Amino acid sequence: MIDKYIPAEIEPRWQARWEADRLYEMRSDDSRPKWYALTMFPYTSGDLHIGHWYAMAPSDVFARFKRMQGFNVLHPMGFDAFGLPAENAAIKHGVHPYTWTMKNVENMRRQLKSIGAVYDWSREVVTCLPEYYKWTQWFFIKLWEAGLAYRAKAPVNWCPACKAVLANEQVVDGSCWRCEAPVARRDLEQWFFRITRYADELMRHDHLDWPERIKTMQANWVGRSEGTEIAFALESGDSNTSGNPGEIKVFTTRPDTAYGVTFMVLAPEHPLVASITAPDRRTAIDEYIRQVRMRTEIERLSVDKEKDGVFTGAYATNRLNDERVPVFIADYVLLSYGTGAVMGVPAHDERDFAFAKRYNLPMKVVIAPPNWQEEEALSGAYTGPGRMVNSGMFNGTINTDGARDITKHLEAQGWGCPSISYKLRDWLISRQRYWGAPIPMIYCKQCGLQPVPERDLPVLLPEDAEFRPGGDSPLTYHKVFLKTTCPNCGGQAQRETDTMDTFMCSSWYFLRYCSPHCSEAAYDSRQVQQWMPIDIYTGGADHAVMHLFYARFFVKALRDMGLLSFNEPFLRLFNQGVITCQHQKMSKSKGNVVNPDDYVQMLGADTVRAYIMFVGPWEQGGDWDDSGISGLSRFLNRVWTLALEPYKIKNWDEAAERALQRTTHQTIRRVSGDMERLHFNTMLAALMEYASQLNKARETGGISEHLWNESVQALLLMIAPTAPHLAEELWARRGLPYSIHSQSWPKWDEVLAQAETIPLLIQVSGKLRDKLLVAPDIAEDEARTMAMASAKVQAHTSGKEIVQCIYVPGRLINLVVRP
RNA sequence: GCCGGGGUGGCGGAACUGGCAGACGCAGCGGACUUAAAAUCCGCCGGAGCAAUCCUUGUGGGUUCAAAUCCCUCCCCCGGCACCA
Repeated sequence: MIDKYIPAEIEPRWQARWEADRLYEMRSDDSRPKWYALTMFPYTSGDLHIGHWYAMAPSDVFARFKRMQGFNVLHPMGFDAFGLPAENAAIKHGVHPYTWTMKNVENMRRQLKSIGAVYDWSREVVTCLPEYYKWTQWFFIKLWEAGLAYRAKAPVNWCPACKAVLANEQVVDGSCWRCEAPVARRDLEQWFFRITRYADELMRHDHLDWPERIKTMQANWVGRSEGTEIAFALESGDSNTSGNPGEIKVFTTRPDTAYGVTFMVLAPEHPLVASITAPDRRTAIDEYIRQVRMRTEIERLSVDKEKDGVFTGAYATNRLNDERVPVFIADYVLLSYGTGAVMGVPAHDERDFAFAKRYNLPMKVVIAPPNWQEEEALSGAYTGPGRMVNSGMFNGTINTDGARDITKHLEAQGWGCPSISYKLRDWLISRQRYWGAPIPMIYCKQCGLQPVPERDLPVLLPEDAEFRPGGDSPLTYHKVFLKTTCPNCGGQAQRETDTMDTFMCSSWYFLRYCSPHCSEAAYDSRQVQQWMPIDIYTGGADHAVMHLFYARFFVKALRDMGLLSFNEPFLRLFNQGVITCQHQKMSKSKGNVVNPDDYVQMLGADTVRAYIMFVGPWEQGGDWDDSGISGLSRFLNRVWTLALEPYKIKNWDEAAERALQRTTHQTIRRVSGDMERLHFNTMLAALMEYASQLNKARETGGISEHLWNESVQALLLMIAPTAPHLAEELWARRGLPYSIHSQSWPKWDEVLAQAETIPLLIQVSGKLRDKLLVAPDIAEDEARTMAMASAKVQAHTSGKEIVQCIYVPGRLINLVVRP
């Protein structure tokens, strides 16, 4: 009588043993090929929910698979620990953000350990610790020295709830990505990173094995478009302004419509607005600007909103045809895109059409729509192709050629030039909050902006800050923190009080894992050389633009400083799907968070790991439903019995012996292939089938003891990545050498995996009528003869003429009859 | 509106390059074991029909000897982008 499978007894025991033996710690003198398997590290929110398991367990299975395949696998874990929730907890419950965060780290570390993963905890990284953020600050200074960090006054996204500015990427549908409060605009002096310098490189993903979806999203985010910059001569509306009022530059992707301009529009924030506004228009203009500034992003971005604007009183001249057109301001024109000014061509642009309709501006057709009878009024903007009309010397040209020709003409006259615009904006990294890495800069009245010298890093967060609701960052009130001396002249100076966007911390953590305790540098170059780039990076698709984009920018910037020697950090990217609860995103506020601890307690980590992977394709995610988990619990119990109950041979049978051997090799082939493609659900289905085959073989007792043992061992090896504790326990109980996780992944033999007979499908006119067991390499003639001999086939062919015979070797024969 | 992914039994899903639709599991039904229950094991399990057979992969059409798979139309769901000139 064998004892029962009790995961709660087995799992902690093996976890303790693995830790004591340092089974998963990496050694740099290891001669095996390296494999860096990275899972996105969790934010320290407090508890691990089932979604975390869904991210962590399958990636651990894959890392274990790679280990068994002979790779030296680095699969580290850490915590993204700076950020607003910690500070909110401080304000709400009076607990220090550090205390709150580290308590969460401790709890989450315990939960993560219960997964039974191969994480090397000696490499753990926590981004809010000075030993880590010292180097985040160091990177800031490096970027500043390289001219990639700058301070600028600009209209920024302000979240009134978080009381901090947001990067463009953090504004989702006009709302804050974290708290969903509507975002407002503010003019503030802030720190930016020049990510736009890398726009072209960031939209390319050469040689990267990434989901098409993510590559497209990133390319769209960069939003490169090629067009033409055209300068219009300006005639000031203010007659008091003396001298040359200058020109307005616009960016357009449709230079072919340049003869159709009937008005111009500037963004309300455009610097020219103040100087061109006519005195009698000033009040109206100021009022409009005031209104626009009060609008939230949501209102401003609303497509349904009528396009409103105000006439400035100024006129501009289209140099191509010397036509004089009025200049407006309107908030459908964005300061941040192109030149912040557009030419209005109502006949050929939908937005301009709507604007012209509203303000009764003239329209001029310059691209002939199909069947156009020279009528002036169109029912809507015509944006399709056509021949150019009303366009002077370009009349009759196809508009696509005209775009090129007009640009050449403008360039020759000095009125314009080809130009490229991007949607991508520079990365705003300042945050007016406490719980982040302080920006290591000093303001000196004498010497100006000074970086904190490297020897003075880290700039520590003061522990005794006060957390008050509604206020600015506690750092701005902290006199001791604020006051410092200038590193250049030694005089009195002030510290920068902004902290960095937490995405800054997560942009380089994968480098820190390579040498987590390096104290003289952010990382040991030799170690980074050895491990980077990352072979597979797994995590949620919600980081498609923010984190992945910033991390790529970081790597490219460091490369250009000579600090790294590769172009891309993540060679293969895989996004697991989202686990929902009652078809809603899990969140603490909704109270629908599924905690895995109870399942682990009752059924064991191995069962939870297996179930998570079995429910469907990993990339698909799904709604959490525990009704099927018993199936996996049963399966692991079957494996337990299978491995421990002694085998007794009854009557040896050569055919049975060969059949099981064949099944074993076929299963190894299937499981290995599924593993490589991360198809864990079908991988487990294959193992279940194999286990039931083994059960049948035991019942029959027709195979040798040797083959039985070999087959059971193959099963244990193949299930080891999925159910590491169970496999280790059974491996030990069968008297095999510790540890199963140091064994090689089983190999299959194509010859042994080959089927002796295959079912040949017999079709008549494409419909299945019979199946015959034949040798896989049966010749067509023979197959046809056998097919014709089948009674079931004859029932459908008798009296009919066979007009065609299609033979697919090893699969089917199809006899096509004339009806 | 644009881009991407998807729609298969009561449910989660499988089907590799166009070649047996429904693997594997859940739920359900029947049986064995048991005084009984749980657990375990075995069998059945898309629909219609006594049967041969026919129907069935969101809808309608097409290509093909053969379509869940390829092409076109429409409907629905999920994700992303959305005044980007």
